Amino acid sequence: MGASKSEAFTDEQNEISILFKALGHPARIAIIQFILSSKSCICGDLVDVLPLSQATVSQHLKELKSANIIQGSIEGNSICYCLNTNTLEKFKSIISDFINADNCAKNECC
Amino acid sequence: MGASKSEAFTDEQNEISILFKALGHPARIAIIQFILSSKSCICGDLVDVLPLSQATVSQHLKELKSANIIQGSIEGNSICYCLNTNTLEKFKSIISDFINADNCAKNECC
DNA sequence: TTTTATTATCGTAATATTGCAATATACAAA
DNA sequence: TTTGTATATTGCAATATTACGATAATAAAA
Repeated sequence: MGASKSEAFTDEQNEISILFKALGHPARIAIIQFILSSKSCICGDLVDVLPLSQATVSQHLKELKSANIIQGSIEGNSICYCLNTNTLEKFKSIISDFINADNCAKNECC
Repeated sequence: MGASKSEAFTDEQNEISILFKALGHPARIAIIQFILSSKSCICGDLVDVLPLSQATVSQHLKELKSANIIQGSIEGNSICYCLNTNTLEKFKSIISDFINADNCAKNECC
C-alpha cells in the first residue's frame, strides 16, 4: 500500500484536495508570487529567478497548469503564464465555506 | 535527488506551502468537512466514517494538527478536534492577496 | 488492580513526488 | 534550410507520502 485511496472519497473531496496539493510546494508558491509581482510573466525569467533547473521549473509549471491555477498562451517562442482568476475565486469560496460553517465556538469544545 | 529544496526558498514560501500541502489530501478534506458538519467532533466517529484504518486517520489528524489547521483537547479517553479559525483566516488572507495582486488583466497577456 | 475503550506510535511495504541531465520539440531569424 | 533560443518531455535516482497491522499509551470503569 501507499497509494492515496482517492477512489474512496467523493469527487468534491478529491477536487478540492488536488487544488490545495498544487500549491503545496514552495517552488509553486514562488512561481505564483513571481507572476504576481512581475509586469510580464514569461517562463524564461522564472528559470533565472528560481533555484531550480529549467526542467524542474517546467514541471512545476505543468502541475500548476493542470490544476488550472495558471494558464499560458504562446508568445513567439516563449510562453506567457498568468493566474487563473476563476480558480483563485474557487479557493476563496472553499475557505469561506470552511470559515462560515465553523462550529467550534458554539460547541465550546476547544 | 528528490527531496524538496525547501532551504532554497523563503520562510514565507515554505510556510504557505506547508499550509496548502496539509489540505492536499482527500482524507484531510473529508476530516475538515466532517468536523464542520458534526455537532461534536470526536475522532472515534471519524474512524467509522472514513474508509481508512484507525492508524491512518490518526496520522492524518496529526498532520492537520501540526499545520495548525485543527486543534484538539483531551476529553476523557477521546480527543475533541476543532478547526483553528486563525489558520483558516490566514488561508483566506493569502488567497485574497493573490487575487488582489492579480495583474493578468492589466497586462493583457492571457 | 484489571479490564475495556480509545487514540498514538512504530515498523514496513507500496506508491508518489522531486529534481536534474539529456533530449526532443517549437518557432523565429538569418 | 540551418542556426539560435526557448519550453517540454523522458528517464532515472533519491526522498517523501500513504496506508495499515501490531503494539504502546492513556484514562475511565468494573
